[in-house]
Amino acid sequence: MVTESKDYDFRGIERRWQSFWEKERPFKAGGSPSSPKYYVLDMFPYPSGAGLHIGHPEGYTATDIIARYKRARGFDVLHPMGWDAFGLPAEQHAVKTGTHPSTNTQNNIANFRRQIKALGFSYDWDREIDTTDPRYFRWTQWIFLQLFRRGLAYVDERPVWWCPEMRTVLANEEVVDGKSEVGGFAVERRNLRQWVLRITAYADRLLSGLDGLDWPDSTKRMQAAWIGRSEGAEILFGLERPSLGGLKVFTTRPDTLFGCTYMVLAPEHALVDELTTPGQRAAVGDYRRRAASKSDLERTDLAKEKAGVFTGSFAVNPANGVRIPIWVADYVLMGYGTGAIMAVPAHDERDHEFATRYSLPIVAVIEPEAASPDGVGAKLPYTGDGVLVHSDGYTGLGWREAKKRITDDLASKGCARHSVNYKLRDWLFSRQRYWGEPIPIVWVSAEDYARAAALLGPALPAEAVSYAVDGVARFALPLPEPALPLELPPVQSYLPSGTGESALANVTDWVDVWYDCTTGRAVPAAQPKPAGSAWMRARRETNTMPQWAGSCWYYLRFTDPRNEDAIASPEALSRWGTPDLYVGGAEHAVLHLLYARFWHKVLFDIGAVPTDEPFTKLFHQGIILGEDGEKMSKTRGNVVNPDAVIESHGTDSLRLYLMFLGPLETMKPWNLRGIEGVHRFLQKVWSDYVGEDGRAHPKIADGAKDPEELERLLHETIRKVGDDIESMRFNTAISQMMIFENALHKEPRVSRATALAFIQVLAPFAPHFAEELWSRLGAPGRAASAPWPRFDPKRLAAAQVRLVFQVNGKHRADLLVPVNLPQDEAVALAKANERVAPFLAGKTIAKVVYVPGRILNLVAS
RNA sequence: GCCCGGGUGGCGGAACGGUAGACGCUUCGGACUUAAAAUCCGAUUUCCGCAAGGAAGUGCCGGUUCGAGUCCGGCCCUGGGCACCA
Repeated sequence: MVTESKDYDFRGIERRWQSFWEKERPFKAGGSPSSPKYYVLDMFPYPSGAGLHIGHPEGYTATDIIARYKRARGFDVLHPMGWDAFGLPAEQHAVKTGTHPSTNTQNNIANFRRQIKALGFSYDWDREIDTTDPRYFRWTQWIFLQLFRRGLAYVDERPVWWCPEMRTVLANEEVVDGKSEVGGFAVERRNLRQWVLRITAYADRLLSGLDGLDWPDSTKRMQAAWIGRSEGAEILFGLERPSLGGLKVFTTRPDTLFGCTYMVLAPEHALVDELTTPGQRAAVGDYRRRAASKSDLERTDLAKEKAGVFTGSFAVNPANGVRIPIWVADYVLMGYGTGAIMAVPAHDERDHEFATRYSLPIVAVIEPEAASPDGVGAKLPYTGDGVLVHSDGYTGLGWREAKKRITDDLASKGCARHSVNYKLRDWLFSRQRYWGEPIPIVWVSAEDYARAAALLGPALPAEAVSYAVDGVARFALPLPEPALPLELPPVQSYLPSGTGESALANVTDWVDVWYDCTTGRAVPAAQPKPAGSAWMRARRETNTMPQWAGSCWYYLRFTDPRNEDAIASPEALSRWGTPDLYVGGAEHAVLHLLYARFWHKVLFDIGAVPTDEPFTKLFHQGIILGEDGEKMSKTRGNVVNPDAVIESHGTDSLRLYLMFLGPLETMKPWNLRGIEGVHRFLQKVWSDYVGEDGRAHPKIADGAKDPEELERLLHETIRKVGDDIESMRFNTAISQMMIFENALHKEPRVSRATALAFIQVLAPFAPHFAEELWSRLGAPGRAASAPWPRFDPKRLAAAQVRLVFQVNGKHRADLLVPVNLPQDEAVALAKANERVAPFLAGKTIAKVVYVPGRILNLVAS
């Protein structure tokens, strides 16, 4: 195993230990069932064709150090890796080359695996998973069916980007400036039938659950803002045509009801047609058409001027019976609240802008508490707190009180209720793509659905999912569990069908079938219908799932990756549970982390997992910039390739440098020179540990007694490196190790015990290097399996400490003194000190501040 | 516009309210060498001073404190997130 090479031959050393780990598998999880468990997880990568980016090993090195450290501390560690392998690039590659996307995907995975293994991470490779593996996505589909059964999956018409030229649906990121990214063709919005997941049903739990999580505050805030809970009231305004019922609005400011001078409907609001008077019909129709042709971006993103059109109708303010005009304007969104608002231009900036443009009345009903006595109100619009004015019986009330009273009073008349709204929208879950998990649903007629319902019972949602095509209703039937996984059929072409469906729509024999609703068996519809009462004509769902699906639950699968009967066994889930630490980029702060929390809560509700939050502790690594301080990108040519660094300096140097660069969570620039520093550090340790003969250096002696200072520094280093790993401050841990090495380097002799202990603390950072030195020194077993060295707090305390003397807060001198020097002696020493004395001359000491072992400050005047 | 981070030497960065600049890079000097590289030793915030030493200094202005990079108030710059959500 061990070579006699005198030099630090990092290439040979790293190759040797990696093949040893490959063979011996020392990092298998579950080896010590009686030990406490520790589950540390990286966000698994999308295996792109470009290979590993330097940002990947940054987070992975951090978790690997923690995994190795925890093993040394006696934990049974689960540290897995896998592939989030569905995704658009593989499909685009398939479209271009005509080869199946899985071929390309598997090639990319092989490359990623090779690169990751070259970094020496201590993953349990026996647990590797791949979201495109049918044995994996079988359970992704199973989870979808659980959502479906509970009424959390439904279909709806949703706008998507459609490119008429390419006859295909484009993802948001494929559309740049209103044109297709590829080809630069015009794109438009088009409504398509989509699967949608009812994540809004979990909005309150997703929000309140954040409280208990050990996550970066900024990430929690982002999720909270995304969920966007706001409390207010729904208020029903009367209409002049009673047959239309009323007009319901949502407002967070019922206290400003008396200031409402007009109303606004979103252009898509259902009542627009009926409220439009004949004289306004042309104008309203025109406005609605123009609004419809705008994208969401144009409607919301642009800081454009607010515009709208009057319907000709009026509503009645339920508070005071005042008649107010109803307008249509696209600054009101159909997707939020009721799609209609009461406009209070005096106290809302948007309404104020609109009212000003169209000369609508502006009535102030809130005055700041500190309003000037001369009766001049605040500058409008005034959106702050205050006291009500011009509000009949409510005048003089504070706004908080007024919100409640006005809502309650209207509620008692049946025209209001307290209400909560969320910004969070349901999750658009389907993609018109080939390379994704097929959605395990078939569509049948109303009659067949009724027949199936009798046979399937509880597998169906309480309310059937259906949609109409050419006036004929189609109903969604779930595949029975034994029919999973539903695999992707081979296709002639990976191009979308041209009709807004995926390539799957062209596989007639697969899409149009005779279908047995109890078994899920299917035969092409072109063949004769098989005998049996459960057989019916069906068309398969041609949408596939988005890339988020597979990553929503993969952390559960790692606990039991080969289970064929469940997502994971109850035993595995109770042993490993959820990750104790989850590390990944902040770019996933909202979507991935919110979607996964949603699925996890559903799985909790159906009893499939024992906890209701997936990631109790989360950490984001910062991104690494190029040497020019700019974001790494191919076009800038500042991309650092891990393979090249490993070749030139070795993995251990790369790992060390990635951690030494700065705090893990910050954004920091790469510096080619910097890696020389940590590489030199390893070289230095090497030359202190390995002698001319390639064996242990003669200065490392069995019986040697270390100087007290070196011993103290060793214990300080053991303590600090351990603490720093626990709190993920790897850069300062490495500094401390450098300080220790600098001291060790100066010693002519050092004890073997000290030498080995230092190797141990270095091992999680530079595992190949440490293993090599460990065996060169002839130590028993492996560095990776040796228990973490203990530090002795008694050894940390030096007998002498450096006490700083200050006069009026300014540093004047310092002196080595006994640790527990009494104050009067300290003062005496200071007065006698030649550096201090001049600053005290002719002054009296007014005050003495003494922090033993640290500082003595004499306040003199 | 709103909500969060962050501003410390030539550079990356360290500093329980207690010696600002640890550690590393860079640069400069020295040793080794025929020479260079590598390595080793030393110096490396700025200003004044031959030196001993002194003064200033953590984006800017002010405050609290015996003492502020750290706490408080107000600005400036910068990075990120959200953005007509009523």
